[in-house]
Amino acid sequence: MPRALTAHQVDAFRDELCRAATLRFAENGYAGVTLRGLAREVGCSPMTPYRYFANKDEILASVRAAAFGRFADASEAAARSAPDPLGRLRALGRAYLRFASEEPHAYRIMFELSQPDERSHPDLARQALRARRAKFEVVEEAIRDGVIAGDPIEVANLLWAGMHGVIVLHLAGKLHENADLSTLSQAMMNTLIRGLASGSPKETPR
Amino acid sequence: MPRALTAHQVDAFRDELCRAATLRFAENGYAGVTLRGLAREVGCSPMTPYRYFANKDEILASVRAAAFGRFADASEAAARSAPDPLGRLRALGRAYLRFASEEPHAYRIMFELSQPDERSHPDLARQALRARRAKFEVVEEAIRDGVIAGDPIEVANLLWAGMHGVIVLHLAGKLHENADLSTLSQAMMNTLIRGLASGSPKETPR
DNA sequence: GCTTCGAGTTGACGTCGTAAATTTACGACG
DNA sequence: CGTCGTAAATTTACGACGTCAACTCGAAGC
Repeated sequence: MPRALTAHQVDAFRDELCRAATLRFAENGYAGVTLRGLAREVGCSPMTPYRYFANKDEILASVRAAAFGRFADASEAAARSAPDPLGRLRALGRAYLRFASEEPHAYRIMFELSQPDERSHPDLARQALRARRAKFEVVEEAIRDGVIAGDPIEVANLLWAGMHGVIVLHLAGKLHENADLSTLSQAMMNTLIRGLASGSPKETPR
Repeated sequence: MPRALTAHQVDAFRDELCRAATLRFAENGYAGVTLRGLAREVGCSPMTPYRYFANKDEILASVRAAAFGRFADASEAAARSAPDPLGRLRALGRAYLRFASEEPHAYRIMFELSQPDERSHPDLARQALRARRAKFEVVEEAIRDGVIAGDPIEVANLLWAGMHGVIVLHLAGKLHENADLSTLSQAMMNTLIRGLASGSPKETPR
């Protein structure tokens, strides 16, 4: 038998390629990620990556999975960072904002609207689920604790969508008078929590 | 002098090409829009569009401008559709939802995170501004009327981001348990309005 | 030492956006 | 009516892309 790649070697190459891809993404945008360019950067021929990835989409899916992994790490850490449920909810919101500020390009590729077939990459789905679960558990706990009210899934979706909406409008440069992201995301958190404290999302106010 | 294209002929060709591009976008996604494909569809050579547009990006910018135009139309109509400020605010939210439901691909290309240089296309900026202004005026009026409180710009950003967040998470297929978009967007509107009715976004509840 | 076979490279194909060269066809004028 | 100038459109060509197929190479097993 000829020398066979160990699992560790395979992972090392995959990681190195993803690192390069993430970098190029940040610097040159989506179009700046080319297999020939990546290959030049890691010092191999343009076809070598095909031994480690099915195709370009799978490379990008891995990059996104890694980004979701870091995001999930930050979320889980935030969910452990405060003693009370409301504090944890707020910490999660701040973690969301911090991640989007520190890794805007990662955030971009994670939530780009036109994605090539999410479900086919199991690791991507797994990391995305981790982040989702962290959010859900903090919300569920806050509801059990009584600081907010409503169906846990619906409330988690609401809070998440609120923060996400602020961030993507900011990333797309579409906010009125380029409002400050930190101020606005705090206002979103305050407003949603206040709205969720005083009644169910189902009831129409007034 | 040889025959010169009238402004009307130019507009006709541009419109026809944008129509074809919008269609292909919906059917085949971003990658499905190619100049060769568009040319075949409108029955010209692949280079003819270059007499009417600087390049592919400008074609896509025109497509997006047209989409923003329809979106602004819907927003302005909604802003005139109810007798009271709160009703107009809610009508605007429903118009937002309806547009995203009826033209999901248009919504996608309007708010895709990685856009090629928004500011260089004046018509695109103009149509986007129209939609923004419609939202802002309705919010401002609701604040004057006293149904919600806060800085008009901040509140407009909040409401907009909330609705937008719900929609893009839905479009990206990232909502918990594929929750119903209509239900969730209504819950978002209710919660934000309730939160904005009972205090300024700046104050931290509790 | 020869064989075998996986890792990696090279070369090629069909596609893309688009620059440059070329062809086409219409209005003005002798 | 011919022919000429020029805007409009097409053809051709280039470099870059993703990736298939054929190849080279070098280490492990006999």
